[in-house]
Amino acid sequence: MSRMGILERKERKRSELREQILNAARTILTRDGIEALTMRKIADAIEYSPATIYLHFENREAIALALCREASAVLFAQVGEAAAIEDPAERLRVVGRTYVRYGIEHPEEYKLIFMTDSALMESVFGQELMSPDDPGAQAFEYLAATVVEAQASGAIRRLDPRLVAEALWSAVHGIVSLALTCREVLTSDPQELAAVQVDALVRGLA
Amino acid sequence: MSRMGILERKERKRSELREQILNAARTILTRDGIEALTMRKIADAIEYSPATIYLHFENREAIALALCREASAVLFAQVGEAAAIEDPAERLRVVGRTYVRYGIEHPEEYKLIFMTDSALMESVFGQELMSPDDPGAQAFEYLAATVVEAQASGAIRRLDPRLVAEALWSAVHGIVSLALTCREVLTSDPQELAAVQVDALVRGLA
DNA sequence: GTCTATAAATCGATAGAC
DNA sequence: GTCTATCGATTTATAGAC
Repeated sequence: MSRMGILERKERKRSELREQILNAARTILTRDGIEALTMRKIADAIEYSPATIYLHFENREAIALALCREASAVLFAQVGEAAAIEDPAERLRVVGRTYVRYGIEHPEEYKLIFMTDSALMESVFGQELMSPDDPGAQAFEYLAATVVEAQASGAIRRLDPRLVAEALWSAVHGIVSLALTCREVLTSDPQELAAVQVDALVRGLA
Repeated sequence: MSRMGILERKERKRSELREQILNAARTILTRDGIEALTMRKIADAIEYSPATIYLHFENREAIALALCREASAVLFAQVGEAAAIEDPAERLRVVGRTYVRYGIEHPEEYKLIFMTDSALMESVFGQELMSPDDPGAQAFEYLAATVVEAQASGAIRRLDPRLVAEALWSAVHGIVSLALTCREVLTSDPQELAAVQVDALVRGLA
């Protein structure tokens, strides 16, 4: 057996434990939220001691950051599926509804990405915030580009595309955010709300 | 000096300390946020021991609740000033801009009311959530009533008024919420955003 | 009413044995 | 690599002296 082979096996085993840690952390996150994610609980779940976790992650924040990147990748992938739609105005509407659906279906992940103090958001938008090659910034640019398309097609009035994109984003974020923190107060179905709100916004921006 | 007078003086002194506690708590809240509001810090600020505070408030939650009620009363009062505007559609626009301004100018209070887990929101909307005599529920009814007026005037299409009211509310909440948690990512001016968004919504709901 | 002192429960992180 | 043991810091809340 080659020296390489042995090293590879060790490396494989090492990253397997890393994956176990992330799996356990993900389970805790989706069930109980980021506040409940403690090193002790992760350790219990993987049946190792807390100290072992520190061999794979620098600290608790690093784990949260990894989960945050994962979750935002899923969100952006789902929203990105709307790219197949030709009509840019219709694409905006579908993006809005898809975004809200993700938030409702993944409440704790959504809170982690967008409703936790901004240290974590940097992991999605880049440390130089909105640095062009980070996924969050790319997703936003994709939205802004769709707005530009919609303006070219005459569906939307010619305002600053970033302003329009932020108006759309913040509107759907508001639905998810309110639905997640005060579900009892926001009585309407979030999906229906999203449909009404985004339709009205797109029409009103014409 | 009457027996009553002595009791009144004692009661006055008692409620003075209660006010001092609330004042100190309010200062800490607006400066450092609800998470930084600890019994020890309040005690330091009023130059009493932590134990003394428990003679005036059952626990930390009771203080947060009092601050939350105060803050929401201010918000609803400011939003309520728009009642003077006759045109209901214009009133909706002004309410939206006023709401966003409050949130931007009182970030920690806003977070306390609407972005903290819902235990506190019950203090604004009633324990039987949305019970009709609580200020938050009244404020929402006022918004819904304005929507009905706007529908009667022909400015807004006849959808369920609660649905429309929630669409408007969640949109402006989204602006405030994003501005407070990721100011660096939401680059536009929140006020400008509010103007564009609410105008478009009201127009699109016609 | 007010204090001191402290209980009791967390937590993140690390030193050092094996 | 892994564990035990523990440090050190934080919090809310209370018991009991004065």
